[in-house]
Parts: sequence; C-alpha cells; structure tokens
Amino acid sequence: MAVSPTSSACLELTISVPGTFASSGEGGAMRDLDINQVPSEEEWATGSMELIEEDDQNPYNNDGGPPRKKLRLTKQQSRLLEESFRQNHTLNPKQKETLAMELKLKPRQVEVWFQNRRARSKLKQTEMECEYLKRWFGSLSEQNKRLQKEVEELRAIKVGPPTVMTSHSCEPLPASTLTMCPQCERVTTTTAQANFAGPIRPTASKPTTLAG
DNA sequence: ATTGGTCTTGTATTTACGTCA
DNA sequence: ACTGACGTAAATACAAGACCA
Repeated sequence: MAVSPTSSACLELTISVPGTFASSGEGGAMRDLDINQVPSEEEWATGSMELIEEDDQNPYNNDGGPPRKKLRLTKQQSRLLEESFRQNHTLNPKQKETLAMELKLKPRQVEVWFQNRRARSKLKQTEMECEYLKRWFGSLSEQNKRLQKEVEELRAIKVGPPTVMTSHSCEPLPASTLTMCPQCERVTTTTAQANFAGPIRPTASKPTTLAG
C-alpha cells in the first residue's frame, strides 16, 4: 500500500475537509484532462460516452468480445459527488436515483463511487491514525529513555548507605526496590531516593502533545 | 523523441457478512 | 428458525495516465 503525496494532500479525517480528490488536486490535474474533457454535455446526455456494456451486470461480452472501457468522471461530476458525499456518506435509494439523474450516470455507478469514496476516507483515516500512533510511540520512547537515564543518575549520585529503613520498620531494605508496608499494606517507595525526597518528578519530561 | 516497464489512481466486480421483513 | 432481498465493507481486478531509465 502506498499513498502518493498528491493524494495525501487532501486528507479527510473526522474533520471535514473540502473533498478535492483526484481530479482537482495539483498532481492529479493532468490526469483527467484528456478523456474527461472530450465528451460534451450532449455526449453525456445522449449516452454516447457510456462506456460500459449494455448489460451492466456483466462487463464482458458473452461472446468473449472486448472488455469494457473505463469510465472517467468529469470534473463537474466529481465535484458534485464530493459535495454530496460531504453532506452524506451514504445514499438512500431515492438520493441515489436523483443524483444519478443529475450526473447522467447509472445509479449503480453512483453507488460504486460512494462505496469507493467511503473506502478511501477510511484508508486515509487509518493512515493518519497510524502516523499519529507512530509519533506517539516515538515520543514515549524518548520519554522512557530520559526517565531511565534519570534513574541511573539518581542511583549514581546516591551517597548515603546502600540500604534504607522504611518508615514503619527498622528492617534494612536494599535501595531501589518496591516495598509493601506490612502495616498499611501500601507501596511505600520505589527507590531509596524516593524514601527521602518523595516521588521522582522528572523535570525534563513534559506532557507531550502529538496533535499538530 | 520514443519506448517499454512500473507505479499510481480511479472505477468496477466479487465475496462475505449483517440486517430486516 | 429459516429464507431471500438488500446494503455495506473489504479485497481484488483492471484500465489508463504518469513517470522514469
């Protein structure tokens, strides 16, 4: 799966961005000039640009004839479809019929366009989420590294005796261990340093914002 | 300039699944 | 409970243009 920079320029997440897929994008502009500019409105109206076989359930001739030609939507058709998609991501039969009449397409073609459009939206969203999670992971890894380094430093600068007394008992405990207080049954400390100075509060690490 | 291979994009089909009457 | 119609998502096929060596 690869998405070109041109297509990612018109991302649509849950925030609705004016849909400008394919035909109106910078990179895709050239692609639709040829075929789509050929037919006039009359050609579309008369169905002379109908490139699909009469039997639209079967794109191929029964006698093994030439396969269907590929339909390319005009810019205007794409724009109208995008507009309607922005209003509604699914169509009821009535809307489908109306839109198809308006676009001089078959309802089935409108339906297929919406199916594919939904799929593209979902793909974009998944890619965005993936990117977000990657950045998040990177950020957390950095933070983890910093914290581990800080722990090492704290251990290194520890000048006191290698053991520490808990507040409730006089049993010496090795430094840097989690201890459960036998009386109140709570974890009392994680490191020897924490016993004296409270929980470690990393100064360098701030809550990271990943959005934007 | 052109040619052939590969990539990308967009439309269409197939298949599987869920819902509803 | 079973069934058929219908709608949708996901996977896939395929045509056609873009790109590049």
